[in-house]
Amino acid sequence: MGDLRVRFAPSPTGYLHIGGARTALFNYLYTKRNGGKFVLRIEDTDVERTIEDSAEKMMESFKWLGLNWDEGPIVGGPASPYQQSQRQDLYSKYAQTLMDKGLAYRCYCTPEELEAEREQARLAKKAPRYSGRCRNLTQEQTREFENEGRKYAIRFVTPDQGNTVVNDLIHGEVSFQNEEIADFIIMKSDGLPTYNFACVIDDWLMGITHVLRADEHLSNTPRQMMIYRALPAPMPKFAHVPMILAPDRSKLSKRHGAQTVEEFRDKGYLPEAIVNYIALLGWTPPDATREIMSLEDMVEVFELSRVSSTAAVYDVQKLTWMNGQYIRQLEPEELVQKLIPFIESAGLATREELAPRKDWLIQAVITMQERARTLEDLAESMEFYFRPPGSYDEKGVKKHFAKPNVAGLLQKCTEVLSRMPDWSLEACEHAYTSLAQSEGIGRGKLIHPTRLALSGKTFGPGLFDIMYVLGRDETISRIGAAIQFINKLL
RNA sequence: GGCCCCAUCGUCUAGUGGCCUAGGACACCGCCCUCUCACGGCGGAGACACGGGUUCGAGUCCCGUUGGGGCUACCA
Repeated sequence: MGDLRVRFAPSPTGYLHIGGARTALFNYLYTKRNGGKFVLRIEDTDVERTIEDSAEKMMESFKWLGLNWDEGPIVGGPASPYQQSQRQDLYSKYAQTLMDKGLAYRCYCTPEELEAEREQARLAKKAPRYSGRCRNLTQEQTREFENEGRKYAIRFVTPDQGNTVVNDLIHGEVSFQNEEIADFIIMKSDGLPTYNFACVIDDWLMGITHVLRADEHLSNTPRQMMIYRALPAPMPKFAHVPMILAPDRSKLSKRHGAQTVEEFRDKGYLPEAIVNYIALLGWTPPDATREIMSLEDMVEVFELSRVSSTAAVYDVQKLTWMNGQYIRQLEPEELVQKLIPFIESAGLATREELAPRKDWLIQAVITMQERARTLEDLAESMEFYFRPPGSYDEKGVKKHFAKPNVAGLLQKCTEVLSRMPDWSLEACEHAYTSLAQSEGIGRGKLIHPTRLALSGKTFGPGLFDIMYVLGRDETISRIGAAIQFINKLL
């Protein structure tokens, strides 16, 4: 093949979390930057842990993020199939090859026996490592185990001496003593391969030239290199990227709240923001001061030499800030399209109800756009555009309603507003400015109570924007309701 | 326990022996803009884990300690 080939190989045991997404992203960037092929492979050799639909959900997330694969499930490719559960015969075949060469052997130990052995080693304060007791079984012993009906796993014969040096593209040379590595299982007794074996066979057969994966696999790499040498198969280059940690510096897990791509999507984060943010977790662009970058921007300048070797803790606040940046960049019409599902799930209006009011919705969204952080928050904060406030902000009531004269002033406001020849933002503003003047008060004395009357809140878009979007009838009616509320107050 | 990786503001990071009285971003605080909030602008507080070396000179190189993470599985 000759060409650069890179892969991302998740195991379908859950949703795609941001750590996995980030590793996939680095793979993608590296491939596109260097003109190679990006292969997606599903590592589903653990029947117990594999979760139904997980692979499908992950692929959905990849597509949503814009990380499209050149070869893999759905799209196919010359190295099909791309799902390990469909490649069993391959693993058996090469395991047999290794056994024929005397580089692998059957191990009849039961999990219980192995556990007992480890336990003993722990008590004796020795390394809890497999002893190699089945390495040189006689034919007699083998027959005995078979007669007992024992199942066997296949172990790989690891070298007893020497060193294995990983030449990592990020960490440099990392050396491991071979004697530290015990004979490990490559085929489980259920006939399925283990990770360290399947991974090598597939990377080899799929012509993978560069293995970019999370740091946690650095210690597994010497094991895999031993298999490459035993087959023999050409060695790919390795690059171990730092892991992403939860805010408490522990490994990402479910109890840390939102962290899967799907969850972020459902909370109203944009794929562009997520991709941009996670890229910066461990990678710095050449111009480190320019942080807002599209996937295309990143492809142009991505280099492994600027990937750090330090684990990163993700910070939702910065992601959220970045999401706000992306929301602000959107054309209002596009934003509305993305927002509609969130307006629906906030129970404010249905898609059907919204359809004929598209122009109105755009106007409303424009007033809120620069305040938005996530689509979910944005939709929720637009509630007052859809229905009158159910209650008034408590502090606001004290500050703006519970003062002498407020009801009277609001009354005058409604009168002025209803007399205006036409309803526009400028006309509303002009009306308020002159009323304030003739009353000899600041505009704020009118504006703040009105905002509270219209939205129930003390913050939000400019008052005249709100009035314009609400329309004259609704505006006057809400002010009227507020006047009644104030009168009851006193 | 053994082996391996990692260590700059709260977080993400710049920094590859003198340009560092350590720069940027998020968050935080103050001021400005202003009808509020937000946006935006300006300013502030805030870090080289510790201890030894090497060197004229160390955040940058070496060693140790401490701390965090990973592997040591018939998980990946």
